[in-house]
Amino acid sequence: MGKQDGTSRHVTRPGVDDSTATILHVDMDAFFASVELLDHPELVGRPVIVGHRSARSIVTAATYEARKFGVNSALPMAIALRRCPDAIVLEPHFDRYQHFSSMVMEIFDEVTPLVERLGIDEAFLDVAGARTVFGSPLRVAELIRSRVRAETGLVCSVGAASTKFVAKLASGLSKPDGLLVVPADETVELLHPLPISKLWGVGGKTEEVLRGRGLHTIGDVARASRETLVRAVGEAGADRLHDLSWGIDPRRVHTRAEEKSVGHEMTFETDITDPSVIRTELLRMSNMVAVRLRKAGLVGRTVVLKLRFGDFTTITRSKTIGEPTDLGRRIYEEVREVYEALGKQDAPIRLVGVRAEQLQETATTQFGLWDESEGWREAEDVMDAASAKFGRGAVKPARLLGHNGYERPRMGQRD
DNA sequence: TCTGGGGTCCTAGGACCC
DNA sequence: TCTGGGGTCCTAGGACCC
Repeated sequence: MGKQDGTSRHVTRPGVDDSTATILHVDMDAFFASVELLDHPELVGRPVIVGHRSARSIVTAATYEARKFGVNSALPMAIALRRCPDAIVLEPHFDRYQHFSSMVMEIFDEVTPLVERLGIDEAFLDVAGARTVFGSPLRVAELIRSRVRAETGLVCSVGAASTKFVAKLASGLSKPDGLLVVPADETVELLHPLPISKLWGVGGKTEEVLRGRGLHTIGDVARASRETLVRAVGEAGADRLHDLSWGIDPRRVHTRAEEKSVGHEMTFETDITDPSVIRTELLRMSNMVAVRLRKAGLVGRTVVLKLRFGDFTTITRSKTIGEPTDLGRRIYEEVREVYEALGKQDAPIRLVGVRAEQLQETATTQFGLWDESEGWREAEDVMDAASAKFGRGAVKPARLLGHNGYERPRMGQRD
C-alpha cells in the first residue's frame, strides 16, 4: 500500500507495445469498502472496515486508509480494532456488492464474450478478438476503466499481459486505480526481482519452505534445480512454480467452470458441547446445501462433514453414497451418521460444515404435463394450481413412481 | 476479544482390480 | 513362499485463493 505518491507504483509508459498483452485482469479496488462509501460519502478519506462486530468475526474489506494501519481482509476484527481504534466498522451488504458486481461484469461482457469471473470482484478477459471493434488491449483496458468509473462510481485496476498469472500480477502491482501493460518480452525482467510471495499459489507456508531453502525471489525459483523445488513443494507444485517463474502459464480464459462442490459452514459465537445443538445445525446446513443443489439442478454423491474444535483443529469425514441426492434429509442422515461415529460428542466445537461433492446433473425423471398455452409444467406446479382453483384436498397428493419402480418421496424437494 | 465462509487443487495411503 | 505394477476410487488433510 502507500502507493498514492506515485513513486513506487508500476504504471504503463506511453508507447508500450501491447500487441502481446491480450489477457486482461480487472480487479475492483477495495470493492466492498468502496461500495459502502458510495452509500456513505461522508466517510470518504476515513479508515473504514467492513465486517461484523461480533467476537469471532474477521475483516471482510478495508479502505486504503485503514490498510495503512495494517488492517487487511481476513484479519481478526479484534486485532484490527487494536491496530486502528478509530476505524469505522460497517456491516457488510452482500446484495449491494452483488448488484455492483453484475453491473461491472456486464461491462466486461460487452467488450468480449471471453470473460472468466473470479469471485465477485475480479475477472480475466481475453481481448485478442476485440481489437477490430474496440482497439488494442491498452485501449480496451482504458475503455473498461473509464466505463466502470462512469457507470458505477467505483475504481478498478487492470493488468494486461500474455498470460493469466502475469495479468493478475500486473493489476496488483498497479493498484490502486492503475493500469499496467506487460509485453511478453518484458515479462521475465519484471518477474525475477519480485519476492516469491507474488507467485500464484505461494502463500505463507510455501513461502516459509522456499525461504528455508534459500529461495527469496522469483528469479531464485527460476534458477533453482528441479530437485530442490520438488523437495519443497512436490512434483506438481515444482513444475507449476518453475513455469510461472519464467512467465509460462498455459491456462486459457474459460467463461464458466462447472461447480465441483456445494457447501455451507458456520462458526458458533461460543464453542458448543451440546450434541443436540450440533445436530440441529447439521440439519439446517444439510437443507441449505440441498436447496442450492436443487436450484442448480445438481445431485451430490459424496457428503462431507466438517468440524472445527475449540483448539482450532479441523477434521473432515466424508461418505460416498450409492444414489446421488439433492434431499436435505438424505444429506443429514449421512452427516449425522459420520458425526455419531466419531464418538467425540463431548468435545467443544466451534464450527460445523456440510458439503456435497461429486456433483452430477439431476436425472430428468421430471413429472408434469404439456400445456398448450403454457408449455411444459412440472407436476408440483400443476398440483398447486389445481389446489388453488378447487381447494386444498380436492387434489390427492400423488405418490410418484420412478422409472425403476421405487417410490420417490417428493416431499421437501421443492424450495 | 485470534483466526469467516465460499471454494479449488494436490498429496498420500489403502482397497481393489487386472 | 512372501510379493510387481498400473489404474481407479475413496478418504483425510492441508495449502491456497477471493
